[in-house]
Amino acid sequence: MSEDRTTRTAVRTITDLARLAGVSPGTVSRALAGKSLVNAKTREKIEAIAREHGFRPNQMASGLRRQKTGVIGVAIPLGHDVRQQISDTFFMTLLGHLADELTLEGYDLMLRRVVPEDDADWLDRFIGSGMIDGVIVIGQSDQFARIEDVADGYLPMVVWGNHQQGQRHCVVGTDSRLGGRMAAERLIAAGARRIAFVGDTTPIEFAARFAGAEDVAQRMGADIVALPTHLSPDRASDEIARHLAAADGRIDGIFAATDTLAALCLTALRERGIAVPEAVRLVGFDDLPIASQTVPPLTTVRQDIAAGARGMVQLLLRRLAGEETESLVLPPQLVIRQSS
Amino acid sequence: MSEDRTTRTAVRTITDLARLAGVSPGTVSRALAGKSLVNAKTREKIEAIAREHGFRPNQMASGLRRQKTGVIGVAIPLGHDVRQQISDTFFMTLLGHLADELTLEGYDLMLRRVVPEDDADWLDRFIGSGMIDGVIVIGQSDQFARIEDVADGYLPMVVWGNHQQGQRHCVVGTDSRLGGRMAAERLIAAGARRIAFVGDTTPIEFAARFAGAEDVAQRMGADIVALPTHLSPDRASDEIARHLAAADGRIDGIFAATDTLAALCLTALRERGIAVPEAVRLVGFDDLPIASQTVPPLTTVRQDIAAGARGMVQLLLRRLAGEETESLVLPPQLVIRQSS
DNA sequence: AGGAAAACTGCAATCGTTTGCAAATCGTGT
DNA sequence: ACACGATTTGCAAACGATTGCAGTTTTCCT
Repeated sequence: MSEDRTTRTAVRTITDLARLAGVSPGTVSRALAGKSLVNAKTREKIEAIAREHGFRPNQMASGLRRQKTGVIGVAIPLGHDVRQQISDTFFMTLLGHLADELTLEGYDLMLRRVVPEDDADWLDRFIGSGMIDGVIVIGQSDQFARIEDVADGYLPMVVWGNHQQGQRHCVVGTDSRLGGRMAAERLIAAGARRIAFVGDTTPIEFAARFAGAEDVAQRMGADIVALPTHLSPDRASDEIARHLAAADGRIDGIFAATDTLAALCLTALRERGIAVPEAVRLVGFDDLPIASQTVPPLTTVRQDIAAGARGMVQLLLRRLAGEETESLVLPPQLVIRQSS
Repeated sequence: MSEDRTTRTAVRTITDLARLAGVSPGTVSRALAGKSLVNAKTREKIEAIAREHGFRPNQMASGLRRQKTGVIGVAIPLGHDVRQQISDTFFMTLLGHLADELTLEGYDLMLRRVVPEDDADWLDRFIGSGMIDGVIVIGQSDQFARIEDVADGYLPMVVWGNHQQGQRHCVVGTDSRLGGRMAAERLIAAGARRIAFVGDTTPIEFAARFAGAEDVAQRMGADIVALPTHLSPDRASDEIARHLAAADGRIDGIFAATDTLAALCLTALRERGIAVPEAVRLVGFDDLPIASQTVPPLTTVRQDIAAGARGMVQLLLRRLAGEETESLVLPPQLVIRQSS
């Protein structure tokens, strides 16, 4: 046991191991890397010693030499709502799936939360660090322009977010505008004529959701207004309450930018004694777990998060291989429950 | 613009930059590292060139030479409920706060999701990779023994989870047993006499929550049973429904291991037409955002996630500095709402 | 002006692994 | 016994940044 420990600590480098095995470091490297050039018996012996001593080649050294690290960077740019987004259920779920997919492909994940306002060249810094082979950006926030800039000179990058005509960076995301249309159509079909959009329209994907809803409202002759609301639950609660008070009775449908916001709307509506869906119809977005657990359960526009994560990783892999891939736009899906 | 780009690509290494600045690589290194030994004018010139070309020293090379990487590994061991935990709200929130705290301290975060069953020495592998300066393990899952083993020979590790008498690894976590006691006390104070614990008692922290509740039940002469339930929402729903059906009317209080489970209980109870808190009192655990949004809002045992994250990072920093720190046990807090 | 101390800078080795190239070993057919 | 491919191995130069040590320049004092 104790001699096991002493011998164990002795083998720290490939050279130590080589000495033990009576071969050169090069051979050890080749054996451990599974190259075909090394004799079967030699390889076995080396592997045995490696196993016995729990030896792992140093990834830093390996990465330096091979000029690739086996690490993918995942950046979460936080806009104004700093505190919020990192714990935003949607992004976190996406992150979880990304971790799964990347692990599956043999990559590690380096997570970086960035505040673009404090740190103008967050993206260049991340990429230029030499620590990552490629980067996934979760959410464009208000950084569209900067991402476009970088995309011109750096291939292995995939972004979660909204697709715009003619953009140059590779993006994966739900068709927000279509989703917005679906939401508005449902609200109107359920009898709404005076619709409020609850959410922040600054981030590009939310703007698209609103725009989609506007399309439909205009076409079907319904009213729609945006009620600017932050995404962080603590601030949103008050804002929603204020919105409802201000709009007092003049609203018969709400399209919430997010299920989280929709749930808060539900609470606020209940507090004011407004019946859902009878007096006000409500549609959310995302289909987070919470959507099915509210009272009444939320009608919402579903985003397929798992498919999104898989898509991002697959596209990134192809870009790592040098291919210039197209963007991937996923179809949203209306999930009808009882809030409208 | 285009010459900007060509010159930009020219400066990839510290040596390139040195050539441009007319000094030696060593000087550039010192200047960029902010050492005092370099002349003010020289430093300025070097910094100017670096800024102009967007140069960043390669972290891999730096890490190799300095034998430290500036990266902290965060491992999330997934037990039987593989699919669940990575998107578990509690862990994800903790992860978010960890990212914040680590960023604040100048560290990057490498996230690794591990399935201990498939990969026996996940922890050694992570540590031995040479990519991380220290490791934070989120949740002990069923890996207590393995973590103890590693802790003997590796200082910079902090684990989120339950503290046990005499354990050797540094852990940060809420006093689950105390939390369990609080929950049971509240249930009994609210009139419950036949309590059910909904959750999986295999993971050590849940076992402690149950044990705490048992303490109180026994002392106060109430009944308590554990109803084994998986944590993933899809499986849990059915299981809870089945539990309720089986227990039909013989239960007047539920202690859910998690707010997520509590919310599901609420839904299931409503479906069976059981009034909360009148017929059945309900207490959750964690105080996740969802707790305040259910109908009725959940009485729950609050864990201070932000404090936990901060504590873990601070302890890890001290351990990185060579100090053998104690564990940190945080006090839970009963938040009384309307479900009991 | 001369000289010693102080302030900078350059040299070259080093971190641990990979890999092109050359050398060594093996097997086999004559 | 020898030659000739085919396999295996070893050698040594990278990868890019850091740092102890030694050398150079500057500063300052008499």
